[in-house]
Amino acid sequence: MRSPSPDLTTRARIRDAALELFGAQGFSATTVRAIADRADVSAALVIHHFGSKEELRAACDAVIVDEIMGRKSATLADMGSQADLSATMRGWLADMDTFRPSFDYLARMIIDGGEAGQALFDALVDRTEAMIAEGVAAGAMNTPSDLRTTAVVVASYGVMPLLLERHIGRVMGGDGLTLDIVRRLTVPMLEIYTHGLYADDTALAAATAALEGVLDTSRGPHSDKGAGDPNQDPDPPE
Amino acid sequence: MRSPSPDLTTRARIRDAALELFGAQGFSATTVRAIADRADVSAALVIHHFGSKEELRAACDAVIVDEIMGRKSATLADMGSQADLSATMRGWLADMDTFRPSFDYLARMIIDGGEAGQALFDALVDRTEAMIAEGVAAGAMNTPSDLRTTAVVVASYGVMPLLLERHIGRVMGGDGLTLDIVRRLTVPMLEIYTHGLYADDTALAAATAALEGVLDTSRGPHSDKGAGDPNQDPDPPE
DNA sequence: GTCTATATAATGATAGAC
DNA sequence: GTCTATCATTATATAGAC
Repeated sequence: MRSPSPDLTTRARIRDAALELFGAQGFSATTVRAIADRADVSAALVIHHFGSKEELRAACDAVIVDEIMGRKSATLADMGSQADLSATMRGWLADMDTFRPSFDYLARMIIDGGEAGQALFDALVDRTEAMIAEGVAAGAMNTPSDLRTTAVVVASYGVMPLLLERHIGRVMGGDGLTLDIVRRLTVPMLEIYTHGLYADDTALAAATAALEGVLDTSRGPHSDKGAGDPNQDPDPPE
Repeated sequence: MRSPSPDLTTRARIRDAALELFGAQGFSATTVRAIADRADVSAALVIHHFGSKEELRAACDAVIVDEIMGRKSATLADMGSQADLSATMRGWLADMDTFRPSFDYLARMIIDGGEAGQALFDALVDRTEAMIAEGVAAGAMNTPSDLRTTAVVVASYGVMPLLLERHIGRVMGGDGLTLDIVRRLTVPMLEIYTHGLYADDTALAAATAALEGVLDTSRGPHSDKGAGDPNQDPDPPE
């Protein structure tokens, strides 16, 4: 992970200032001057080092991707090659004061849907799929009816605390995601992943029956539009 | 819901153009001139009608809040007073071509964390909590160890398709969220909510044991920082 | 490498005619 | 209500001194 030490090169200081502001306010809302101010340099120097605001963003993207892909994971006892997003996030959460900028920036990368964010999400889904397949093979997980789609759902649920950090923190009476709040989230999440929420399978059975034959895996034209029960809610428990 | 008919007042046309662009590009990245172009009016007229770009955003916020709170739900057979976010989203999903702007704008409202977005999320959690409580009372749902936190998790999971629309669509081979993709998501999501993902409760038991006594419901100072097992992952299955 | 000064373009907003 | 023309400000980026 990125070193929190203060003796950075000017270039790195500018990059970190940009990462903070981009993460906190977004790319468009952040001016080169604001970045320069935060890094205690002139606006011209920012451009001098990175060429343009857009290239500065690319440099920030690269930092986050490096952290997640583990290429520079020095502090974490050099855990080596393929650290995943979950492991990185766990490390960040343990020291949110230091890593909230990375956290916020990553959230924006995923939301904004740029190329780097897409690649991260794709990798996350792939890794999740592999992990579920292993869990099933080891008998630790139930066999999903659709492995790939289940991986998409589980991966999406996994990044949820990242994207809704501030809402979750606020609703739970904290300031963003704190370690305490993450702990309080752990058991309820595991309860759902262990016992489910529904007491019986009426909802599941109804959905399975209603969608029987309706689903075309090859994504053909949905000429049967509207045939399904409109009460089949994609986010059922709300 | 907002009328898709073409005979809108100029003011409404400007507002809808703004909603589209704000949703697609974000507030800061959208210029008043771009909005004017899309609405086929002059930039001055945009300001004339709304006073400022910021007030125009507030008008867009109000439109979405109205749609979700059901104040103007005419098309949905005037289902009346308290339509919730889930019902609105279901209606939107059935006609994504028309309502993707609302969808995208709502996602940004929640992510940006402005006051309107906060109010929506808070209302969503409250409604989810009430719904789970009812489900438990009716015997249709398991009793969570922590109702409020479970409501936070379930509500967050519920908005996930909204926030990750494009990623989910892309990974599943579509263009954003289509009706077909929503259908394919339904059963895997219900499987998790019905049977869970884990085959046994080892993970849950371990987390419960590890966090025993560590959690302070009153959110006091966490002087026991670092005492918990760092492998207690908040997003476990990744 | 770092600065000041400045070029150039775009932005939100206004003035005033119609 | 709607426009054209324009203002004042701010934006990114450049030029050139040190």
